[in-house]
This record gives sequence, structure tokens and C-alpha cells, in this order.
Amino acid sequence: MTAVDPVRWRVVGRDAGAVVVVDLAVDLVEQRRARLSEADWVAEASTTPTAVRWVWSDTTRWYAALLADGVEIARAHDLRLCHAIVRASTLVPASASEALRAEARWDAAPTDTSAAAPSPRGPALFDLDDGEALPVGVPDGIDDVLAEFLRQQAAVAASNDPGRLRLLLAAESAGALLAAELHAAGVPWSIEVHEGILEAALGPRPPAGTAPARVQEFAAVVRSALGDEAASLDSQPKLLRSLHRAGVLARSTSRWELAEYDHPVIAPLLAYKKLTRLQSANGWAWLDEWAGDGRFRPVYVPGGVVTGRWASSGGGALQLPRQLRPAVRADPGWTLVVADVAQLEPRVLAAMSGDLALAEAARGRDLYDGIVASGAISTRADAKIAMLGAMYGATTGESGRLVPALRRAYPRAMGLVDAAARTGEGGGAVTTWLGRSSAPGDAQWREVQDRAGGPDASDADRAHARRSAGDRGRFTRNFIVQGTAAEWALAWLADLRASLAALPPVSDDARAEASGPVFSQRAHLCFFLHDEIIVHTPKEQAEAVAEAVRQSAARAATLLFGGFPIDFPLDLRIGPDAAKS
DNA sequence: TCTACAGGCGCG
DNA sequence: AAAGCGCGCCTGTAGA
Repeated sequence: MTAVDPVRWRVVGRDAGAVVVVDLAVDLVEQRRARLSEADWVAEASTTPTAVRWVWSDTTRWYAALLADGVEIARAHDLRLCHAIVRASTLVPASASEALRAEARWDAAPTDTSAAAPSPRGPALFDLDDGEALPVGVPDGIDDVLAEFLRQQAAVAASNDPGRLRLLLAAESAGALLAAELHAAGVPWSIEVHEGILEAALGPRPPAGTAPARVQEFAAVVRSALGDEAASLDSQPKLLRSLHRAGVLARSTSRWELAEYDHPVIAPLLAYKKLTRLQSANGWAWLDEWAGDGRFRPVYVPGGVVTGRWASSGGGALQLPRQLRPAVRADPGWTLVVADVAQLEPRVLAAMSGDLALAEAARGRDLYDGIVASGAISTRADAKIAMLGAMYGATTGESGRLVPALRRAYPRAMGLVDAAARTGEGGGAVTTWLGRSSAPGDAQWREVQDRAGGPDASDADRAHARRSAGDRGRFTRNFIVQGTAAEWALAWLADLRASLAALPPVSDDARAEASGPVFSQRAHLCFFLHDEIIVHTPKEQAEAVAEAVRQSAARAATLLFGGFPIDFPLDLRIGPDAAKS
């Protein structure tokens, strides 16, 4: 059996009601087991040196309770998340992951910790749309957990690139810790500012069940312009019919299409839609439910997107409108460090393809300006449209027309995404820089392709297959870039999280102003969105935090891409609110 | 009455 | 302006 050092692993599982910890100190031969009560387990976790990595079934299943008890975990290995990566990774030969892939119980959805009723859950099933069902909750018995850990270690060791996979698994697991911490900490939220925004836009808070004053005003103007005092504005089919009667022959009621028509109803209707959107998505009801205690606590779902990006569930963390950003406000005595990466995805593409020309265009400046400076494309706006089109697979319109110029200027970078698209069109799997792989085309997809190639295929069959192949190609084209960008972001987060934890203790004044879990008594991450972070910090540490944010970005670049000359410039602001100035 | 879906729109 | 990728949430409607 192979040694599991240099990291010191502690494997956590349950057994007959108690928490069991197996310490894999140096060698698996020297396993030491300890059976702990819940209280002892909290004490054990809270006094663990930061160099120890806890191995557990599912971070969401264990960590929320520890955080509630004031315990922080520095390092973890999330078996559920890592199982998903290892089982699909093309870096792992099929023979090396066979044992792991046979363990379907580890393909379960995250443990649902929100349910009010505790444990004695039978085989809870989570219905999927195709009639299959995915069980909720992976195994958490100590023997199951230990066995799965060993399967994963073996598969990674037998992979083509254990170093990259280990980095990915560590980053993914650190992300899971952080996701729980972000939820526990919450984004500091000013109810007053939010209410001010709502009142300015919508008027005073209306009684439940009635529309705000400004919404009613615009509705009246719209109905009058339609010449129909009873027109329904909230039902798409009815609104469309009303518009047709008034001479607006739109085929949908979407904002962009309506904007093309010149009619007195358009302006008030667009205003009406904007206001009702604000009211229904982030109005007073949202404020009460999600930020009523002065903290916005979205539920993050690490690994929730196939590409490795996080998803979210509840609260709409991924859709927080810029309009509401001013409501993010630091506590008294505290401030915010807000940072986002400029053009993360094309920079990642330059690095992973080894495209020195694109890296040169990106170096030390706005990447799109750099493309213009190179002469490849004439305006910044066009360069941006072309780059997005190249990464998303645009074939038509302005974007599609501009992509060929990019292909000539940056053949390596474009060659990489074009190759990923061809792989996807053929039903194959593609893999990110660190080893996260997409699923290959499934049986149903394959069947569509096979039918189109058969002797009695109809034109419709062939068109369907062509479209379906194109859809997959655009997905895999984007997967390698979006997924690698997610890996860069995770590396940035993980490094920063550790740096913040190592900052010296803050003054008692700052601590006294803070509220929430123990780690929120000092500078801590409170928000993450793909390529953007917010750190809530005592004012006295803001500069140190900003420096840590920059250093972590630089270290993430080195960690992933070594000495390749690519930089990741940050747009970084320090201030009491998170609105972009 | 309940659930599934589509339209629409917010974010990267 | 979308286009071309990835999401979540709200609303109303259609269908069981």
C-alpha cells in the first residue's frame, strides 16, 4: 500500500451514532481509530493543526454544523465532489477508475441539510426529468468513506497526471468549505439602502397583493396607449394579442424585440416590465426572506455546473442585479475589498493553448485593447464580440464574421477551441486544464447521429442530427475555457482563504462591531461570482487584504500555468459599498 | 389542484 | 441589439 503523506489525512465517518475518525498518520498500515461523541468531535476538529486534511463524505453534510459550533476547517477532501471529477476525467485510464465507477452510491446529490427533520432518512429519491432518480446523500459510514478515499487515491495515482488532478481535487474541496462559510457569513446588506432603491423606483411599499404605485401608473399609460383599458400586461400571449391589435406586430414580447418598434406603447411598456421585474425578483418580499437580518445568505452549490462553476440554489446569488449592488455595505468600522478579473476566460485560453501572441496582447492591459493594438481587429468593441464568438461558437451575425480574423491572428488559441468543438460534434469528451472532463454524447444523442447516417434517413433526421452535433460542439468548445477559468478562480479563492485566515488578529474594536460566526470576526470572503469576490474586512486591514487578493491571483496563475507569461489583472476597489463607481 | 414547461430576464 | 456558452427564479399557461 502506498504512503498517503505528505499530507496528514483524517477520515471522518459515522458509525452507530458516533463520529469515527481514522487518522492515516504516515502509512495506511498505521491507521488509528477514535470514536468520538459529537462534542468531542467538535473539540477535535477545532484544535486540529491547519496542515491536516479532513476527508469526509460531503462537506455540506458535516461543515454547517461545525461552523455553527464555531469550528473552522482549514483543509478538506470532499469525497462526493472528488468522486464526480475522478470518475469522468479522461486523465484517468478506464481501468484505473473502474472500481470507483462501480460505486453508484457516490453519484448522489448533496446531502440535504436544510430539511427540518433529521436523520432517519430512508432512500430519499430526487426525481430527474427523464424518470430516473438520483438518491440524495452519499454514504457517510466510516468504512464506506475510507474505502472510497482509497479508491480515489488509487485512481489518481494511476492517472496520466496525478499532480494536476490533486490540485483540482484540493481546489474543489477548498471551494466546498468556502461555500459553506460564505453562506454562514453572508453578504453585509443594508436594508435601508435596499428599501431606498425600491422606493425610488417603485414607490412606497404596497400592501401585500397589490402592485406598487409606480407600476400601476405605468400600467395605466400602457393600457391607454394600447387603447384597451382591460389589457392584461402580465400574460405573454394576451399581451402579444393586445400589441397586435394596436399595430405592433412583434412575434415575442421580449425587451430587445419590442425596442425595435416605434409606437407610443413601447417606452411605458418597457418601463413597466423593468419595474415588475425588480418587484418580483428583488422586491420587499425578497428582502424580507433573504436579507432581513442584514446579511444576504445565498446557498452556493460547488461543482453545481458541469463545467465546474458553482451553481446556486435559493436567493439568486448568480443574478444579483447591479442595480442592488449599493445595498452591499460594510459594517461600522469595517470595509469591503471588491475584486474581479478582467477578461478571465480569454486569458485562460491564451495560457492553456500556449498562445504567446494572445498572451502578449493581454499582458499588462485590457486584452481587447491589446488585440486592437496587434492590428488583428480594428475596434475594442469588435475585438470583444469576436472573442466571445470564438469561445461560444458563434457562426452568424457580426460575431461570426469577425471570428476568422481572430483565427488568423491567434491560431493556437483558436485551434484549441476549434478542436474542442470538433470533439464535441463527434460525441467525444473534452477536458479542462486540470482534468475535469465533460460527459461524452449519451446514447440518445448517439442514436440521433446514427439515424441520420443511415440509408433511410430523412432530411429532417439529418437536420436534427446536424443541429444536435452543433449544439454539443458549442458546449464542448466553451467547456474547456469556462471550466479552466473556474479552476483558476477556485485556486485564487483557496489561496486567498488561507491568506486571510493567517492575517494577524484584529483589534477588539473591530471584533466588537462584527457579528456572525467566529471566522467573521476577522477579514473574510463574503461573496463569490465566477470571477469576482468581495472580502468583508476591518478597515485597519483593508490594505493588507487588498495585497493578499493580488498575491493570490498571481499565485493562482503560477499554480496552474507555471512560468507561462500570462497575467490576470484585477479591477480592485476598497470602500464601504460594493457598487462599481 | 398540482406539476411541468415556456417565456422572459437577471448574472458571469 | 443578439449572436454564441453556462446558470436560477418568477410568472402564467397547459396538461394531467
